[in-house]
Amino acid sequence: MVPVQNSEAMTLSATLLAVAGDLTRRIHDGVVARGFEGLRPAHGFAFTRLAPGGATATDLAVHLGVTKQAASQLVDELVRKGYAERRPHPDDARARLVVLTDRGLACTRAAEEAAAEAVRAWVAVLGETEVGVLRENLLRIAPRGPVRPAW
Amino acid sequence: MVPVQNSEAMTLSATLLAVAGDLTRRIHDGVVARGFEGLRPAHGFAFTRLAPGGATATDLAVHLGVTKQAASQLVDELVRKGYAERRPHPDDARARLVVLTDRGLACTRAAEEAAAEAVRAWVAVLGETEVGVLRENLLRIAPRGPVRPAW
DNA sequence: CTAACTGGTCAAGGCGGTTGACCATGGAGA
DNA sequence: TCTCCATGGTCAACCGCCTTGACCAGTTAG
Repeated sequence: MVPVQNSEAMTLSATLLAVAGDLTRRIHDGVVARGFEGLRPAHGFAFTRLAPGGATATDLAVHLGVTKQAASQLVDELVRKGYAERRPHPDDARARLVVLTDRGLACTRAAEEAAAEAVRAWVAVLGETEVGVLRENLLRIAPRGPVRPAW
Repeated sequence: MVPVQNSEAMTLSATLLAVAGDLTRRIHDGVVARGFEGLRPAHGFAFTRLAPGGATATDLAVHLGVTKQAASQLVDELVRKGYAERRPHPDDARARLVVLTDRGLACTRAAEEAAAEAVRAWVAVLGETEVGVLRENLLRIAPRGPVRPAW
């Protein structure tokens, strides 16, 4: 295998992290601009787990890679701010199903719009084709499993 | 302009964040595996600012996007763990120049090696050419200015 | 010389995470 | 069926990292 120069690897790594950080900020700003306040990026990762049809606090804890206490606390916050609600779990009297409210769903749509906006900016620079290539290549090197905020 | 589907934008965004998170973890693990413990990803961002020839705590604070108190505290930690040291500033008696020790420099090299290792894994999947394309495209959409840990 | 500015520190507090202990329900085996 | 352990959730205490606010020492401009 042809060795990769360390400096090239660092350029690529630093650039990737810079783009990821910028994207995170753009999505966050876009969500705020659409009227959803008091949320942090970590909440976005929670939303992606809750969206399909709800999840338990423990599910969420595994998904986010934190303790169930921390996940439960995050759910408290989402409930308090009107983005989610707890319902009795249909199959397990111990568990509670956390589901997004209408406002929570609206917020996920806002995040999607903000992400689309950021991607359009990339399309303006690289063109539709290259962004498609970028997506495919990233998909091929992406890790399996849940997306966790990690740094 | 051809509209970007929201779902495609979300796929790309989520994948990019997943790859970035995975890269961060790989670099961190690689640094630990090379014998440098007690460091967090945030320290890596600090190292990139200190490496060229030192910086003041206030410089570091601007670079990281935190208060000078937080930056100073981070420097305390790096000093305590042997990665950096404070020297009197040659031009300003108020300021102190924070520079990396030999151990700190060795640690940055370890981070570079870990990053190169991660990139080699990508080369194994995509091939040298596509990784080069990836780097160039990311460079073109990367934000100007300092790399801050942002999420 | 003085006044404003700037680098750094000390002190107190907040927020989000952790560990540890505990309760209630669920599920599998004697 | 009864017992025992595993599991979902909560409460409480604590810790790490960051913030705000006040302050001191040195610098710089008028």
